[in-house]
Amino acid sequence: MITLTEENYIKSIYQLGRYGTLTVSTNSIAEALETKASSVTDMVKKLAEKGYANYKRYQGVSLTPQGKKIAADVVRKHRLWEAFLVEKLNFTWDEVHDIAEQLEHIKSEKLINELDKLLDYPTHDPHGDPIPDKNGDIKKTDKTLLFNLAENTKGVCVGVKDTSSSFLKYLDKHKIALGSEITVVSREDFDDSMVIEINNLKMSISQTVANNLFVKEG
Amino acid sequence: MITLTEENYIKSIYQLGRYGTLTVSTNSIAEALETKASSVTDMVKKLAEKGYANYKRYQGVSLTPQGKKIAADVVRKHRLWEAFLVEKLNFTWDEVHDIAEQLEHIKSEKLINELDKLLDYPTHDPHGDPIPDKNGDIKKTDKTLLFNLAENTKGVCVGVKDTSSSFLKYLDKHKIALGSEITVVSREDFDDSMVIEINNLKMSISQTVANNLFVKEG
DNA sequence: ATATAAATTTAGGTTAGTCTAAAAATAGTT
DNA sequence: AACTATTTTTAGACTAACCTAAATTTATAT
Ligand SMILES: [Mn+2]
Ligand SMILES: [Mn+2]
Ligand SMILES: [Mn+2]
Ligand SMILES: [Mn+2]
Repeated sequence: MITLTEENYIKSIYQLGRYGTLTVSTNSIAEALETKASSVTDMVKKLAEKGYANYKRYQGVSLTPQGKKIAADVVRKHRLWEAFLVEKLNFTWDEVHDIAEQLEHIKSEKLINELDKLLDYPTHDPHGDPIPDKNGDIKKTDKTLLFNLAENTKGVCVGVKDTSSSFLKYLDKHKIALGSEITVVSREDFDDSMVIEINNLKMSISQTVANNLFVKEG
Repeated sequence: MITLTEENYIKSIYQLGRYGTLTVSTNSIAEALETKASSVTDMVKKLAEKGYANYKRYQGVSLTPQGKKIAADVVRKHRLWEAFLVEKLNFTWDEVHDIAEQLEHIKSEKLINELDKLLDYPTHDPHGDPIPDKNGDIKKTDKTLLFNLAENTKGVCVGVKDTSSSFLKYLDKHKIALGSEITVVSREDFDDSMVIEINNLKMSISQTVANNLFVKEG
């Protein structure tokens, strides 16, 4: 039996460590989960005992294959639920995260498989993040930050890095959505802002915005 | 803030006490929640402190209006989720209860209202139990146990009392479903069994079955 | 290499929810 | 009314998950 809290720790280690490939520090977990480092130490010991994590004191944590599978399942559920809320229940992409944080812990194989089927086996969630398959595998796509595009190059918006409600609403307001085609018209060295063209309109965006939008080049 | 555990206790008090109208004993709650009477006493004190329950030692527990509203909301969510699983995700009526036990604790007004809309505002769950409305009100229907029907009277099956998987599967096997018309052909004094006609077939059912099927007479 | 700073762990406590065993109150029976 | 059985409560302990404060280890900078 795995508890909801354990699942959240494992998920954090997974996501902070690039889908379970890197070792993660105690403090980074504490920050992600809004808890204290001492609590993290306690939990990480337990996860190691249970076979979900590799841990040597002062050396950080990583996931075992078993831990990785658990994490991928939780992330799969989180993202499928987000897709469901947007596709079937009229939620907007800035409303779904907190509810998915709750729904990701519901235990039922059939439920998640039926949800997958109902949504016609989506590969990405409403924020453009990939949905792990039943085996926990993730299809890697070659996306880059808009900030990395040179002048006079084009890209299609495929995801957001910052998924905060305020950023998503900013994008909505300016009609920037997944699938939008964006051309970098010019870049400003002074403040790293850029002028882009989208929907046949030019607009200036800050460095912060450009650093939180994923595009597929070309 | 109300915890998942508190919600489960409140729901039990609600259901054992006929939708919050009766006082409930410590032992009955313990049995329903598969816990010990001493744990119930502790929790019931806390619920009283928080204003959800009325409690005097040795005298049993009842719900305050506030507690009743919380209970009705949880039951509403439980039953709407059960309906969703059957209507939209291909679950059978014997598979939904345990998952609904988890889903009933998800906190989101919008989620439950959208679910309600998606299902076109159902009044009953897959077992024939009424779904409380947003205000916590329940539409009372005049149903009776099949066991109470006299010989040569008819009824329409509108619900089950026992919602165990084994009973529901028994009903499936004999093609007894909500909406089925049932005629009591004869009753046997000896063992309280009865012969019924359903789908133009006669069959004998035990007293146990007759006492767990709700029908609407006539 | 030492000193200082930052990160991490340990020690000791708290709270929610549970349990067992014993005590107290209520209900049932002669 | 008195005894007995049942129900309920209290007392004391346990675990999971958290915290603060102090100790320890590792990293960084002279
Ligand atoms: Mn999310
Ligand atoms: Mn997402
Ligand atoms: Mn149910
Ligand atoms: Mn039901």
